[in-house]
Amino acid sequence: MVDASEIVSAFETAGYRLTGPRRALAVLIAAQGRHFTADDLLGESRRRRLGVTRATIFRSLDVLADLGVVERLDLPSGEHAFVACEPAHHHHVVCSSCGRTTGVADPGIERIAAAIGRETGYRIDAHRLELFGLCPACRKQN
Amino acid sequence: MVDASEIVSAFETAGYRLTGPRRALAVLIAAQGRHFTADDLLGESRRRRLGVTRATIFRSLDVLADLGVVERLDLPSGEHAFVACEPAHHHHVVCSSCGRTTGVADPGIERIAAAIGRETGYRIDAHRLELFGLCPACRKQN
DNA sequence: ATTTTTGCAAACCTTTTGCATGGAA
DNA sequence: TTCCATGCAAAAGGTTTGCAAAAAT
Repeated sequence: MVDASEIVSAFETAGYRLTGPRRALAVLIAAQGRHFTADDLLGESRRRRLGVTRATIFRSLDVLADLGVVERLDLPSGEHAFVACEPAHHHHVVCSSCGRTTGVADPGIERIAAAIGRETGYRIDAHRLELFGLCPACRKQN
Repeated sequence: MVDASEIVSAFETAGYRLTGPRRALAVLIAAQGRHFTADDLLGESRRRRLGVTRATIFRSLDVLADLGVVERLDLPSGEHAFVACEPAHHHHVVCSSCGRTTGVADPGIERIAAAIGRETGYRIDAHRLELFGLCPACRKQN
């Protein structure tokens, strides 16, 4: 679980100004226990009368993704979503029922990436691993 | 490399009608040695006066993705692209310079997915692995 | 005082949809 | 002759942008 203050600090440390909208977004993002879209944040901002607008949300998510505070997620549906994440967790398991995500430390993909590099002749620079399934809570309900 | 006739057969086998636009798209897709977007195909269709329109392209790509003839790819940029693929290859290495893709057989992700399932308590149903880097040809040029 | 950030609204781009026409089986 | 597929054009989403005003340093 990521704390709002960590997100605020990330802005600060990177030399961005600490503004009202950014603080508000930090709180909103930290409150999400699941993946979320820009539109989700916009809805929350309106419901809670925070006055953070669409453009600011996109711009902030962009910055936060650069800083590694949130990670872009491509859901199987093709939707673009985000998750707040600890920098130590490089991959995410996504519950296809409730949307909850759990970060996992790199579990040995490096080795596989290296093997694929050797096999294909590519110089592998980056990889993306996303896992989808049912979280413990949703398993019980079925 | 995927042959146009394989794509045509895939339509046929699955019970879809063999139409002019679908044959034309099969040729266009087979000619791509790299990932491509719906818009790429539309451009090609116009340049070559094939008369295949946007809606048909999206509808066909949808079908072909279902049939496993093409695979949806989410590029690091967030763009949605496609690659033609052999059904046996479950993952793709994407060259970030020229866009070429190479399919690779599943190299042991199953085991990792199982380990992550055990660790997190999720029941893992699906995973996506995409690798990005420089292909052999592009490596030489740098 | 200076520079960044924001809001607003419009623009943009990609993808989807409804419906009448045309074509495959 | 029956259904499926296509073209067209419009709609629907999602994301970006220009610019003037507001806020942070």
